[in-house]
Amino acid sequence: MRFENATIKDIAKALNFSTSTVSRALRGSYEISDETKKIVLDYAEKINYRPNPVALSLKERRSRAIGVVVSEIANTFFSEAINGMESIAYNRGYHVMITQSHESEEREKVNVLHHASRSVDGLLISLSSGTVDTGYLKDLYEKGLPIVFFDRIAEDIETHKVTANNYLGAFQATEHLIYQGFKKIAHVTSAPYLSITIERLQGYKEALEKHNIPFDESLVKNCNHGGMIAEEVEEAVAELFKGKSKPDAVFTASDRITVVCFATLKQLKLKKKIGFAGFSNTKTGELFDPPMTVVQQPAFEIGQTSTEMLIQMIESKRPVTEFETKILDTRLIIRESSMKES
Amino acid sequence: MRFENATIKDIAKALNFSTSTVSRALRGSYEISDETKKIVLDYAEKINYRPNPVALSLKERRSRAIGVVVSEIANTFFSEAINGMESIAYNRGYHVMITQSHESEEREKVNVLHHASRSVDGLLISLSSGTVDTGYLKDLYEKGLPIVFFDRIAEDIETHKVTANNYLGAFQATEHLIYQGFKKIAHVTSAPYLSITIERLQGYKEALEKHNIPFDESLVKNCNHGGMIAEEVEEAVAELFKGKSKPDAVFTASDRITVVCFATLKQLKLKKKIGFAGFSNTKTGELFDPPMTVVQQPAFEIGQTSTEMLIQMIESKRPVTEFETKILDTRLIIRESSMKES
DNA sequence: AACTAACTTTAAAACGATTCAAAAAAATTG
DNA sequence: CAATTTTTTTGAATCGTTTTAAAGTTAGTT
Repeated sequence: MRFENATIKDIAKALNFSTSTVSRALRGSYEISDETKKIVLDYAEKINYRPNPVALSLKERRSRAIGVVVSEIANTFFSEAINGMESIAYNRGYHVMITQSHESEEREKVNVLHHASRSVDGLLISLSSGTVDTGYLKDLYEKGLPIVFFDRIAEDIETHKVTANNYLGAFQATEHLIYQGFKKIAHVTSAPYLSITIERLQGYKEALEKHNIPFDESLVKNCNHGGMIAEEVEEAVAELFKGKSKPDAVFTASDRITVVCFATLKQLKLKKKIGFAGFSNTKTGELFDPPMTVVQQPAFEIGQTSTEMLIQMIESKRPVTEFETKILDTRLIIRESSMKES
Repeated sequence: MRFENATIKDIAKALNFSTSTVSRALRGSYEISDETKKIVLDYAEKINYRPNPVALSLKERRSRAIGVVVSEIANTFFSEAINGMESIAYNRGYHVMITQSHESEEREKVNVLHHASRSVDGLLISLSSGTVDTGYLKDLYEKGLPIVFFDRIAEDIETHKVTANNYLGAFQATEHLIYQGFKKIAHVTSAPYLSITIERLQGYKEALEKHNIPFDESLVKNCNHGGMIAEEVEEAVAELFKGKSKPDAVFTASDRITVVCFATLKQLKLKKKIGFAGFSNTKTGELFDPPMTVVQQPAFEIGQTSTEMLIQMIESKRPVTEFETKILDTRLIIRESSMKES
């Protein structure tokens, strides 16, 4: 079963005009007499005519739709970012079509290609943690599809990019833990090649350095599936805490990892309190036991900014050649979990 | 800037065939000689030809895409449901396009119409809490657009529907609180006309009745924006707890309301412990202080089931006239928040 | 009245694919 | 070898819209 809508042809037939006249009348062309316009507009209104966007897409080779690819909409960071995107897009007359990569390169690729062939006018993407090869994105981009990266960006593609200040966020969180008196701070993070992983690790390292704490490789654990697989995180935590000299604090680097890590630590029921801080945009960290210290990313703003940049690219007459990387500040929200004595 | 792809015409021109031959060769029609097929296929492969889905949509009046409208993807229930939808849809060759209504009838309508005109083959929708008039949906449905309702359904549209057993879920949660020894159980819920609100209220009432606790109207509070506006929930809680004889437990009816209510109660810092249980699919309820008792909906399965039903409708040759309403069981997860003594 | 200018309207092509109906080419038959 | 059948290929229409270029009206000027 499929459903039918009135077309320009129907109007033309009913009113005994040509389709061109109707088309022009509908968009108020100066070439059409006011009288005719009125007749057409009234009739269109009456039968509730809506132009068929599929036909328009075909004709104009644009769809006024923006494709978004994120790893997981269940992640508060992404859902907030998407809200930011929508807030801009709708005002500019664009629709936002969301798909999920579930941290898999394969699914990311399928989604991107679908979006592209479906004539989205541009793409907003945060790479999946499984994505090693961004070649297909580069191809598409070079063929002329406007792309803006947000959050997890591709270093080797020259375009607009928007991220949180991952370096500084990590630095501040780590330093905060140091100020609290923690000495042996572990870092649980995502896949090592992701932009965010590298930047956050850097912030973590430099905070240690600043306070003369030697960097210890064995305190850094990578979870290559970004926390999608709980066991991976649990294992990382287990390894950290199996030995004699356990860490006294943990700093985690992404939403999912943060929550799973927090839960795992809780289950371990260690005698000594472990300091805890992590990247997360969860709204409920305050309700946790203990209330969780988080590095919050300006997700909504990241969504807004990247969308503005994308639309600007889409609507630019000539190919854009000057690119910007915007870095927005994170917010450290200090709660009990990171305090030395509770 | 826009990007170009190879078309059938390009192939035809390059190989000196007609477009019809190329088209048929590409889909392996029996009418085309093997030799020609090979030439065309090889060349198509070489230039990486992909048929333009927009053109196909126009021609075939179908898009192999399913439109989804939910109030908020940030809500764990919906993001899980969407994962369920994707799991089925992708296997059947459909793409899933997600949009949010943000609990507003206006935005819901815009999204639905956009989906419809964009030739989605069918629609999966959970009504926004702001939606009073479902007339436009009915129109679309009667024009032939396949629609399946999930979660928040429209009573007056006869089609497939999938929900959790809201009645039983509410009954069990309420009864559990009663068994724990709570006597004065408040109920904070969504807009009164929503299907889920009615069903959950019914479960709550009947549990009270079963245990001979008189129903007290003043213990039921509606938050018409479904928890989107925190103040609304805070006000409801304040009202409940302002008087002399305060409730000794609260049962909440939707994800957002549950979390905000939980937080508000915590802030109130009441001397006596308030029993708490609520509908929620959050993964982090266990981490809360106290760990939160929840009624969990089988979101993933709801997504799967509704998608199966929708695809069946879409692919059915003749108009479907027999409709089913599937009701899936909820799961009560008992944690400390609902226990009398902690 | 003839000519031009200005205004309206329309036929046809285009976007990228499929498909009906017909034509052309090749193979088979008596 | 002519007639017929089968195989292969193609032209043209179609989906719903916009737009170029052309044609048709009307009004204005001399």
